[in-house]
Amino acid sequence: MVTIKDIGKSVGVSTASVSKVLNGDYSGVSETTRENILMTAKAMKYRPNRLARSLVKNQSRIIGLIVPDISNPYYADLSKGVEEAASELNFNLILCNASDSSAKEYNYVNMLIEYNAAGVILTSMISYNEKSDSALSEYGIPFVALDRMATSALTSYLCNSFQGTFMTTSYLINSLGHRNIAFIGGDGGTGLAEEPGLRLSGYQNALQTSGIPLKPALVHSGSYHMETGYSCTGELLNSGQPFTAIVCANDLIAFGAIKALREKKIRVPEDISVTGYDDIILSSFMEPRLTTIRQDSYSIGRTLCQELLSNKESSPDRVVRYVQPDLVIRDSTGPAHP
Amino acid sequence: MVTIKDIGKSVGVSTASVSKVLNGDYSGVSETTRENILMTAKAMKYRPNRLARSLVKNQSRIIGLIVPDISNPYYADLSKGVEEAASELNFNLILCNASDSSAKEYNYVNMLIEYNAAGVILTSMISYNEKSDSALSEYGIPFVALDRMATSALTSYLCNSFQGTFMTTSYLINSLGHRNIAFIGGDGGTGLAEEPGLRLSGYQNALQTSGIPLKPALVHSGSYHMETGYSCTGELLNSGQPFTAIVCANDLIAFGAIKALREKKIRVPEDISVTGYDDIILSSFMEPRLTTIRQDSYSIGRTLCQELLSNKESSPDRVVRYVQPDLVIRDSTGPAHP
DNA sequence: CTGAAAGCGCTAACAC
DNA sequence: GTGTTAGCGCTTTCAG
Repeated sequence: MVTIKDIGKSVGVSTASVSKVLNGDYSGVSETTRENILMTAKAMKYRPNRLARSLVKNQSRIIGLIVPDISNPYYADLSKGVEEAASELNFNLILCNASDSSAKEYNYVNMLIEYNAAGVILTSMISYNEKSDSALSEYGIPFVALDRMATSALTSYLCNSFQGTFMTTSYLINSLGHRNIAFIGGDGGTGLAEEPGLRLSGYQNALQTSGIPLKPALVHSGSYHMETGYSCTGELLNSGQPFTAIVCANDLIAFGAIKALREKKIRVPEDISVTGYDDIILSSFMEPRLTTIRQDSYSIGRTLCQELLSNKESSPDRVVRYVQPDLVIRDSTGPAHP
Repeated sequence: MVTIKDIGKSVGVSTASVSKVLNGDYSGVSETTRENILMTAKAMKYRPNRLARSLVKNQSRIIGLIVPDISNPYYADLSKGVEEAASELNFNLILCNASDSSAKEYNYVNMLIEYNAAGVILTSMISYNEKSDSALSEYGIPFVALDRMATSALTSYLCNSFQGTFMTTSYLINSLGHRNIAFIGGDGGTGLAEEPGLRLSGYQNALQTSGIPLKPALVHSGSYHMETGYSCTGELLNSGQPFTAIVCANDLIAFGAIKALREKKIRVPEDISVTGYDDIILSSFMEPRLTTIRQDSYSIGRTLCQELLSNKESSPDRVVRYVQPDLVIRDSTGPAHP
């Protein structure tokens, strides 16, 4: 490994001059030595050691993004947005996949603390882990949060999930005349589903608003994966409960639901309507094209990252932003039949 | 930030003892001081500084994974496998999304070098960048490669793409009687498509083997995204060239192709058969379920990572492994009609 | 059993 | 203009 000391020796100057020049600070350095340093640095194939640099400056160019599941296209796109914004601002992203485990999330938070990360982006987890938030703020690492109740975050983005499912459910009721509407959630059995602002509540509220009684038997849940949609739909069908529509907590679940329906020769949307949530790209490529709630995760990722990296010291006040959901009506929903 | 010096001061011992104890080396440390150190470290909420540690030990626990496009489920799953294997072995993954740009890939390689990464995993890019490989080996960073002609990699995994498309194309010809078969590639116009071992060649070879003349007009290409499948299928249809099947270079392209077909009311597989490549999970949830080539990217990711982290110094000889593709026959392919 | 000291590669005053 | 120096937080001989 070639260091600035080596370069200094080779050129015949001190490490101080080398360091300066190599950092683009040419003030107080003669043109010739500057040239010399630059040349030999290149010739010796010098690479700065970021570990050393970060250590002495007590700040790294690393930011962390923790997502619950990178194989969910929603998070993959989000990551893409974050990564692009970060690299534009000359930061390096450590993408951490918590695999739906809040313990793993916490581990990553600790790792990031130990790397003296310049900032981190925390996203929603099925089971919310307050320890992550407090560790971060305890060690003074700025962070922004997406869809989690992080009181100490610099900025929290809340994709108004409540409103999203409220919109789809209301559309199903008011525009299409459905009354027996099932729901398949992704945060099964964690109790979190009861929190206001979450997807189940939007569905429940829409029903209540229209004076439709809640039927617990029509609410199933699991994780945010296709398998959940597939198996819960099976259960729903077997239960004998009548229903003409399914509101799913995300697009992946909706895909699973549609697959289950199709296998039973039940047509979508003629027999049963299905709605998703997220509007991942695939949803417009599916057959039928999915009616869903659009959240542009790529842009959200970009914004989140920019917010994190700009805010830095400046504003000490916490900000909460709401991302308004859009209802995208496509072919997986149709009028209820009698 | 609390350091080992602080702990030492507080306990009344030197940093040397603190360091030792905190690293689990209890030899030659009295039980009481050990306890003391452990207690106060916890009380003071001490966190080791990994930057400093890596600096002095001249080795980090960071490994890098560079993928062309994280929003491609194939790579998302691969990442998941890599991440899991890495964290089991106590390494931290920096996931780098090169966004299909070999320049960006090279930037990441440099970053990883500068972080003194313990190893990196390089995956196939549309435009192969030899500079990345040579930089890595020049700076002595071990790396493994997936689907790229990396001569200096510790281990190269080659998913035999040639054989994959050879299999699908042959299946179309021999089992289903197709003769006018189109191909939509993902590495358009880079010249790389001509390389033996790549997907186009498998298709071409299968045709030749069966004595079917190649029709350049039936070969289109773009990137490995749905849009490519969609637009190329449009062109194919408009060209007036007759064809009864499309071999796509990956599943995403196949999804796009199917969408284009469907919009023109062309049935799959009754009118035209479509094959994919990768067998991403969604492919079995689509309608029709895709006939494709299975490559378990999650497992490949795990293996790649384990190989990288175990090999370390041990074996100086380069290894090339072939991952044999499996043909998965589902519903998007059917017999050719006259 | 414990501590002093050197040094990883780099930056940032502050002298000269 | 350029060099000297101290030190970031940690690990690791080597004495005591």
